[in-house]
Amino acid sequence: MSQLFQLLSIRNFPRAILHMDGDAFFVGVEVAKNSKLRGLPVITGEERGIVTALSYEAKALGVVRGMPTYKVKKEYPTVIILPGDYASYAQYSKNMFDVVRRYADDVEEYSIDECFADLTGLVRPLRKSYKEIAETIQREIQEELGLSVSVGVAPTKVLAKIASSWKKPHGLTVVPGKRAHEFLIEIPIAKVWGIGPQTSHVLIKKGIRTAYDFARKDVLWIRNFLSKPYEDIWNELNCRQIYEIDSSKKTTYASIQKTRSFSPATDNQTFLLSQISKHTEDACSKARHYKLAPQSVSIMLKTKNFRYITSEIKLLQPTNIPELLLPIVQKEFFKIYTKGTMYRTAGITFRELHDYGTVVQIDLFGDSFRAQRLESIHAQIDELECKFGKRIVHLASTHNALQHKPKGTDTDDHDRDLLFL
DNA sequence: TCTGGGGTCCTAGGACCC
DNA sequence: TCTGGGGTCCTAGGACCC
Repeated sequence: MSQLFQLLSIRNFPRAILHMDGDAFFVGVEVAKNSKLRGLPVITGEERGIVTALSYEAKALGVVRGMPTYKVKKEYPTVIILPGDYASYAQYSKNMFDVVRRYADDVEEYSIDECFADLTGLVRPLRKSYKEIAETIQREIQEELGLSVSVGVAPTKVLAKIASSWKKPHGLTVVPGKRAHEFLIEIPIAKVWGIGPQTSHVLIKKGIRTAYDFARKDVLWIRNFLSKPYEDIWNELNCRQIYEIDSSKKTTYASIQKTRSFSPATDNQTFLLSQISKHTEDACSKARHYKLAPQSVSIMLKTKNFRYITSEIKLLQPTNIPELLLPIVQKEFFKIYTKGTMYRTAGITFRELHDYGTVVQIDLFGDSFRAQRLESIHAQIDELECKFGKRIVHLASTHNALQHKPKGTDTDDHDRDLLFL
């Protein structure tokens, strides 16, 4: 059996992977909702105070992602600033993926505006070429939802991803295996999915400027100089499929993280602890929502100079009750905190998340009665917050964090303290 | 762009144990 | 007390993604 099986499992027969990417997706949805916005410079992110998404027209004016909205208002008065409407984005996202599912069974929802789909073997049943299938999907999304997307089709996910970004907006790029190398000649190494600024910098110094240069290297060279993920990328660029389409619905998390930066940086203990406290509460609340409880909790401080200091705590029992976690978290805080060091970010990460149904909440000091009582209190608070919105109840230790002010720092006490909130 | 927040995965190296 | 070497487990941190 094994030879045939091996041949199949190597998957080196030609495959057709589609990658689809929404063009300025959030703004695209806003335009779809309100056609009067079409052709105008539009941004979203009013609620966050920074530009989250921007239309191509806004980009042409010089607006960039992450720019504070007050600056947009001042310098680009013609730009229309909208608050994010995440419920709509989620709905349009679903509708968009549903169009893809008309043609492909295996669809992986990679992010709110991106998906992969396996088109392999659909040419005959659909009586269309891969290009025509992609065109059909693109057209139906445009006509039915009013959304513009860019599409790439190639033998692997990495190639498809590069292909979809080749022409934007509303691009459609098909890269057959035979043409992969000539296509990659045009692609700067930093544009390859999975090769970020650090690695491209190293590669460029070694004379590897394009995706083609990288793909042509010997596998031993790759193993010698880089870690395992890069060998996978290298294979994918050479049309050997490593990354499978994962069409399973995401129902859980490997980690839950809450972090916040503040300006100016501070070494104020009380303030930092209250930040950590707030994040612990929020992370617990999210964990409860997904019926998860962490057995590992790590706290993080980032210094003014972008140095990370973290510390991880293993719990004897998983719990998502902040009152039980906080004493431990606070003790951990003092292990990494240094007076006089200025910090710009504080955060918390939950790991080893256990299914809540299988978790018995036990007080970490052995008082399981107290734990049960706290658990029921939180169930009630969660319900209230669900009805009336967030943050109606919080712990006293969190109070400081909600005042938006690193106390005791040399500021002139104005509201500029938390620029990023 | 002097750098937001929420994720995933990988690895070097220390601790500990024969 | 000092000396190997090898294995495993864990943690801190790095790199990347949207």
